[in-house]
Formats: sequence, C-alpha cells, structure tokens
Amino acid sequence: MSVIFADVIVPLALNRLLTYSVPEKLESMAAAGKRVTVPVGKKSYTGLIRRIHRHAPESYAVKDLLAILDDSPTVTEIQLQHWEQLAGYYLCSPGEVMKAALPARLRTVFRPLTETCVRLHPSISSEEQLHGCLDALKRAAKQEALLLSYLSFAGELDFAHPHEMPKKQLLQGGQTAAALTACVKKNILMLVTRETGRLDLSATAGKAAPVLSAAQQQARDEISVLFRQKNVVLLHGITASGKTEIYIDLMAEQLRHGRQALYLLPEIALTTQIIDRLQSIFGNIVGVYHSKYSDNERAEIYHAVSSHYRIILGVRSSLFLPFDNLGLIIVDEEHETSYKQYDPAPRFHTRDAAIMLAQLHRASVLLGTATPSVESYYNAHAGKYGLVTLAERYYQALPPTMDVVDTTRERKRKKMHGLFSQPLLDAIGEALSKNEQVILFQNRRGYSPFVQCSECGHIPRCTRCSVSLTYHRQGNVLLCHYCGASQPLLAVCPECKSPNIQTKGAGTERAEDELQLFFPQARIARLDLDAARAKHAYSHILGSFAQRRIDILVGTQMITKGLDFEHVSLVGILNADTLLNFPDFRAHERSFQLMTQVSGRAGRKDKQGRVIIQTAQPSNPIIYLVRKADYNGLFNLQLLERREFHFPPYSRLTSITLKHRQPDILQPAAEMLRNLLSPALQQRLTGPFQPAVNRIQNRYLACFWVRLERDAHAGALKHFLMEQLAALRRQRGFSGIEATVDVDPF
DNA sequence: AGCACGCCGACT
DNA sequence: GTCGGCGTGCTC
Repeated sequence: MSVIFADVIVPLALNRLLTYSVPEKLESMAAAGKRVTVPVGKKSYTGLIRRIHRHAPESYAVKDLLAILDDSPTVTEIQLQHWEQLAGYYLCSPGEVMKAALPARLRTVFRPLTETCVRLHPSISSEEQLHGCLDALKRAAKQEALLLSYLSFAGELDFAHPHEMPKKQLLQGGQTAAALTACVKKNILMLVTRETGRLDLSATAGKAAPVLSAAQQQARDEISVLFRQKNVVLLHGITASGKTEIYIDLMAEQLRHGRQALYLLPEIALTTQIIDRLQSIFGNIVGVYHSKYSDNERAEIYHAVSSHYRIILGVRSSLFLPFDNLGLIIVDEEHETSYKQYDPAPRFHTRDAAIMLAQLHRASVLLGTATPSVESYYNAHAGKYGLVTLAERYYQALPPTMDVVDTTRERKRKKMHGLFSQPLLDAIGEALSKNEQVILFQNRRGYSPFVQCSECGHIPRCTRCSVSLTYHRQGNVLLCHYCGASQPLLAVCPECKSPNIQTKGAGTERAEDELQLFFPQARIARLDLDAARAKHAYSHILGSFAQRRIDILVGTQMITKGLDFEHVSLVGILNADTLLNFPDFRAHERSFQLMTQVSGRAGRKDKQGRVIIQTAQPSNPIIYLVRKADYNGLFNLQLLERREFHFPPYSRLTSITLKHRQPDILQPAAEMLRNLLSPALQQRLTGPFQPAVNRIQNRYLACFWVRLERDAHAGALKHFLMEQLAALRRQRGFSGIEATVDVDPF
C-alpha cells in the first residue's frame, strides 16, 4: 500500500490536478517539477508533478503513476508558482498553461541529437599494444592510414579515456568506411553513440558595449535609481532615441551581478540585426528563443537556460524558460498588441505575465516604447511604475516633417490617382530621383477586401464566417481572413453570370500594382503576412531593402518596426482611415502608435525625413497629434474617452464569448447567462451583444463584457464567473456551448 | 481533450 | 428489433 501521492498537472483543459499514488520503487525519485507518465481514462499522458504529499484521497480509487521521466526537475518551483498565478488570473486550467509553457518535445520524450563517434578500443591500454596493432596493419594500408589519422586527431593519448572523434569527421580525409569497419572488427577501434547539441554556441564576444550619449546615460541613471523603489519602470523614449543601448548597459550590469536577463520582443521585431548585435557584445551566453525554431532546438535551449545562457532574447514564450537567477526583464515595444496571446488559453499579456514572473524572482522589469500603452502610462502616472523619458534623438537626427493630404478634397479635384494623391506621387518621384528609399504603409493585405458584381451587386462571402472574401491576386483566389478558406475567383458572377466583377477597396497587392504603373523603373517589394509566409522570406526582403536592392517597400504593420534603414527619406501612409475607423475602443490609441512607429522609419542621421499621411478626415484629432508627435495629448484625450465609457484603465475588462453552431441555441444560452450574471454584476455587465463578425467557422458568437472596478479584488468575482458558466453548461441543451473568457482583452 | 454511455430516429 | 447519430459527463 502506497503512502506517497503526487498531484499531477495533465495537459488537458481540466480545472484541477489529478492525484496518483507513487509506487514504492519510485518513491525516492518523486519530486515536484518532474515529468511523469500517468494514465487518464484509457490513455496515458505526460504530466508534471506539482507536489508530493501523504493525504490519501477518500472519494475515489487512485491509480499508480506509471513512470517518472526526469532525474532532476524540468520545471522549477518558481515556474510552477508562475503557472498557478497565470491560470488564476487568466482563468484557465493548469494544463493549458503547461501546454503553452513547455516546448512540445518536452511534453513527449525529448531525444537528444546523437552522433556516432570513433574511439580506441578499451582492450588497448598501453603504447606497446597500440604499436602491436599498427604493426599488425602493415599489410592493410587503408586501415593503417585510418588508425594513424585517428591518432593524429586524438593527440596525447589517455588510454583510460581515449579521444572520441565523430565518425563523419574521421571519414572526411579520404578514409573509407570499409577500413573503419575492419578496424572495429579487429577490436582496434570502437564505435560509440554520443549526444551532441543542436545549439550554435559559436558566437564570440568582444565588441565593446556602446558608449551612452549624455541623454542616454541620464536616462539609464534614472532607471537605476527608480529600480530601488519600484519593480517596474517605463522608459518612454521617442523613436530613434537609442533605447537598445540602455538595455545593453542594464543587461551587462546584471551579468556583473551573476544574474540573468530576459529581453522580450514582439515576434516581428526579433531580427537578425538585434541578435547579431547582442551576440557580438556578449558572445554565446546569449540564447535566442523564437517560434521559427524547431521543436528540438527549443527543447535544447530550454535545458541550456539554467546551465549556460545568461541572456535570453526571445518572444513571449521565452517567459516560460527555467531561469535560475533572473534579475531583469526588458519588455521592448511594450505597447505591441501582439504581446497579448489571443487564441489558445492561456490568454495572457506578456507584459503583465513578465511582471508576475519578475516578482517571483525579485527581479526588475523595464518597459520600453516610443508610444506607451495607455494602461502603462497611466500606471506610471499613478506611481505604480517608475517613469523615465528620453526625448532626444540619438545622433541629433531631426524628426521627420509631417504632411497630411485630404483624400476627399483631392478626389473632388480629380487629383487622386488610384490610391495615390498627387503630392504623394510627387514625393515618391523626388525620393527615387535622389536615389533614396520609400516605405509605404497600407494596413490591409491582399488585393481588395471584397469583390462585387457590377450588374447585380453580389459580393462573395465566406460560407462559414460572416465576412466578405478578400481577393488575392497572388494565386487569383478569394480568401477568408477569419477561417482561411479559399476559393478561386470565378470569371462570371455566380448569381447572375455577368462577367463584370469589380475589385473594391485596396490592400497591399493593389498598392504594389498601381505603384509599378506610376514608377515602371522602380524596384518595388511587398512585405505582409503573405509575402513573409515562406521560411526566410521576411528577413530576405528586409535584407534586400537594407542593401538597397529595393527602392520602395509596401507593407502592413510588419514594416513598422525592427530595422532602421539608412536611406529611407519618405514614408507614406496610404489610408489612415482604415486605422481610425476600426471598431474598437483602442482604435485611436493603436492608430497613433502605428502612424508614429512607421513615421519613425523616415530620415537618417544627417538628413530630415518626410512623412505623408493620406486621410479623408484630416481634422481628426489623432492625425493632429501624430503630426505634433504629441504623446501626452493622445494620452489625455484617451483618458477622457476611457473615463466616459468606463474602459481601461478606469475599469478592468473581461470578455466572455459564447459560441454555438446553431443561433437558436446560442441566443437562449446567452439570455440565460445574462440572467445568471446580472443580479450580482448589475451595471458591470454589458451584453449579450453580437460582435462585428458574428459567425466564425460556422459558429455563431455572443459577447459579454464585465467591467470590474480598478481596485476590486478580482478573485471572488472571477470565481463567480466560472461557476455561472459551469452552471450554464450543465443546463439541458447547453452543454455544446463553448465559452471563452478573456481577461484584459484587446 | 478523448472516451464511453445512453437516448432517440431510421433502417434491414 | 438494431445500428449509429450526437448530447452529456468524467477523467485521480
């Protein structure tokens, strides 16, 4: 009868841990943080021990756990606590956090990469024996040569631990596999299998850390002072103010104290440029963690974080690496919405999850951005975060000039040529004639967001989602941007058979197309999700642009960050209205951020750049604020709006989405949920309402918002929410209702 | 997430 | 009569 039990996290959407008995012979091995194989129903899973205890469960028969997979824990106590915090805050199961946190390979069985090595056979233990062997091979020239080759690589021979040489390497110098096989047969050499890493540790340090300018040094000193009082400091540094140099200085300081640093970047900003820069300064103790890496590589980096790496440069999932002594987390481009994980749970915000992790490590967090999120700036003003401002451009480069073109007026004056106004065309022509580069921002991919029959007005729509299909010239297809469904563009209207199908509205493909007509000599490239889909396409396109093999780059928000190009003198925003009119309470904040970020690409050290914004609403206050580079103005305007409508930071928002294939089941379910929630929540509850896109992948959607007071203790209310959702799904007919809860949604 | 159980309609 | 569809509940 077992006396030891283990509470195990299993990789399912199960809201609790499962308890297993630990067989006697595994007792000494059992420990929190180790991976185990456990039976769940008819299947077995790789789970993770959360804790070991001696309380025998009474209400059910426990099963034995089948195996313990680790000699030492894969997950530290701090990580386990972090997982629990995330599951509690973002309302998901521990198993869902585990799935996000552990590289898939660690959730099955990780097999290190191995290679076959050649070594001297253990029966040969003296110089005399070795010479005997060489003599014996006098009549086998190939084998003798092979043995001599091995010996020359082996250097000074230690017979107890002879050199192990990769077979591949030995066979490179004209040696044959046949000779090797013969030597192995004669017990002169032996083959062994050895683990090798997949990690590239070849980077060498040496480049000096950059010298900080006076302004940078001052900001850096202010950060240090604030870190003595606050866990989190917001560094508000305008574009091109040189925040990276400050990060490097702060990371170097952590290294001197023997602590690790984590440098977080949004996916699209993690470029080879920044990787090379850090590795040239800090060498191979810089680990990079990116979603483009293979599963095996990720597993190896994971293991090397406690044994080797001192700095990790990574995307949001690198929060889950097993740091042993983390001193600093940098969240660069803090305002980036892609830091919020939306689709599978846990729906966490990287910035906030980083702050939780830092507290567990007693580490500091630096949030860096040119355009702070309203929430973070509010927290800084409220004294929750420290605030440091860096308002000077590095190298005294001038900020770009900003011009706004009223597209409505231009259109009336017949001065719009497709997507391009005359002033923008003139500016592009001028830049090209001076051999300068141009960036054009069009925040929509594809050729046109919909097509329409000019006879009957028919617009092809997705059969599974309530949206029109976007026409992509690349492949000549109609694509659904919500579910990915595609169908060929038919030559005639499916409704009335008319051949007059018109493309309506504009995306990056159309911009690229029209541009080529206006500037037939120009080398034009497009950078959006579609162009970047191939494995190295993104860095390839940016590389070509940096090397000036491209004159004009047209793209979506992908072009707004990452690289600073030396020769870009003009940035054009083709249609600011698609940003401003987005149906979301963050649309204005986001418009400001995107326009400011993309504008920051214009200009260079010695020459002022130029930005042209095309819009039908030139008097929109956001446009005015972008022109004036007035972040504080934006912040104050946003606070007014947010206060009036009780949006964050004046409330804490949680969204609930119910989904079902049948609207006549969804609707009564949504009604019932409202009745369950509203007595307790009262005016804090909004909904049910239909979102702008009310059907995705054949499932209809109903939404709710819950607004909690800023200082409310959310725990009890969140518990209540989950209880009511469970009650809803226990109701007859409603068990098929899917519910997703998104805390602090975007 | 799977998997089994059970209740209802459509057929050999 | 029975096959199989899916809605429902449980996993230690």
